[in-house]
Amino acid sequence: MPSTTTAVFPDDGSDVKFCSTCAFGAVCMPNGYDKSTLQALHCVVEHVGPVRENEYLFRANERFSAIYAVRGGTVKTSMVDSLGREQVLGFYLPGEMVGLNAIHPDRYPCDAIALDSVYLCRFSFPALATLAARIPGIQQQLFRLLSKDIGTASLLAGDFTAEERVAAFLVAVADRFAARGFSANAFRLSMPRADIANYLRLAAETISRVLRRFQDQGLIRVNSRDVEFVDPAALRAIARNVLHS
Amino acid sequence: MPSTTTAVFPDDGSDVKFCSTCAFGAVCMPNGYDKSTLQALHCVVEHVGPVRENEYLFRANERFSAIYAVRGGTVKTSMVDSLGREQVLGFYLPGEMVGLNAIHPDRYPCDAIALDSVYLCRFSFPALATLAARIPGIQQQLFRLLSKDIGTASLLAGDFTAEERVAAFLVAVADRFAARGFSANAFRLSMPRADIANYLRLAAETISRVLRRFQDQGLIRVNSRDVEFVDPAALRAIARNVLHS
DNA sequence: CAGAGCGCTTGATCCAGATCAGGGCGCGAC
DNA sequence: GTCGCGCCCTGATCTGGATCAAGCGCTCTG
Repeated sequence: MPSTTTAVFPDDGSDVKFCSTCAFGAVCMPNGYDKSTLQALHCVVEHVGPVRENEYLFRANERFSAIYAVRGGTVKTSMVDSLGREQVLGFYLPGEMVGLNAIHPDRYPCDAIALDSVYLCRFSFPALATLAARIPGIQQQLFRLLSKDIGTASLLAGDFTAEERVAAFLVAVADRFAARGFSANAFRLSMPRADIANYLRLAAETISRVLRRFQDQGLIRVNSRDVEFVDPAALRAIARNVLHS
Repeated sequence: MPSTTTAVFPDDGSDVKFCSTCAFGAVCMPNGYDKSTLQALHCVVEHVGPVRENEYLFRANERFSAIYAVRGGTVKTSMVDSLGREQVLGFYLPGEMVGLNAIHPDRYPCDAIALDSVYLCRFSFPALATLAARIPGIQQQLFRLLSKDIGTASLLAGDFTAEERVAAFLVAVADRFAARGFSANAFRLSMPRADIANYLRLAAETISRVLRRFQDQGLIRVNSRDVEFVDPAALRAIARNVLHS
């Protein structure tokens, strides 16, 4: 059969559309950069995918070599502790960057797993760092992405109630979809309840119960993985403490 | 009176001693760099302090301008939520770098408060970034510090028991002291129980109880803020899941 | 079609740690 | 000295969410 990649992401027009919303878009897009700069940048980028559901993008302890921007699909990162228990660290939606936490130990500290069919841009990190030294915009963007992740990581570190956590999760996902041009009030979760629960450090049963409570209170409508916001303001009010404060 | 700074930190010899253990030491120290590079670096550094107990180094929402390496004393960072409740984000000991999480929003997202008399090196960030573009070692060190903080931030995010958290906290503090050349098995905590509790998302009472339990089990000896490890291996075993896994 | 298996929900019980309440100690001010 | 006030400890009770235990509805397979 013909390349699935081509079918889902026609190579030219759609790339531009994706890049304009990507975490790295500001530097990849031809915004006043001269031709040689752009060519240099394109040399460090490589399109990869599809990575299929449950396949690994990279595994914990592998040598760090590249960071990845998600073009389509969803990636989950997680660590497995001393024996067996998984800890979900994050979910990455289209436009977001995976692998930044690997720079320091110089090895990936976690697994990255596809939750559905995933397409990515792969940035060779050594090459990117070299380029960053030449092109201030790239260095700056890297600093910003890294710094942003420090903030994100401390979000779920607070001691919040189950309702605050779940509300914050829903609002954050909605906002991230919205930032990429999708509807902010209706979306489909690409991960199972168990992964959400693990990420929020709650039991899967608690996720069910909280979602049901939110629905009973008229805040949202849920149908398995489809979520629709009925009273976004109220939901945001609950999430407020977690998300910014 | 003569400068207190000079009294506590005689300017020349002791600086070198400090710098060799500082987060930025690798680039500040004259390790094969040529003279002009070092001079450029010294231009972006400024010694500040003493900042006295309970004084602010910077406050949430102030414009981001610099990162700080702690030379002496302890700094606590914390956020205050919608109304009133403090959330402690971290403690910074000598040799560690404060303020990295401010690059992205371009404002400090938290307060930084001195827990005792604090002395620091202030690095103007715009100047440092410019320099980083010229000197690969500096850029690389910044990337590593940033990436490391992402990992640190996700540590206390896991769902761990009170004992695991407290053990991990003690071990982490001991290791950080040890890395700067102090004893790894006996140290004095510079923060009150309430701050530790807040940082670990526990109640202050729980900290007391866990410390007492550890002491009863012969793992440590505690006398108010002085801590001594009696059975470091056992303590590390408890901390293991939190610290690396 | 039946059956298996997985993901999700719902109800019943349990428990780690929060909260409430009180008391002691150490230190600075007067 | 002693008063007051932080900070720390300890005991008693309460509670949010975990855990245990079904049951339900899919989709996939044979």
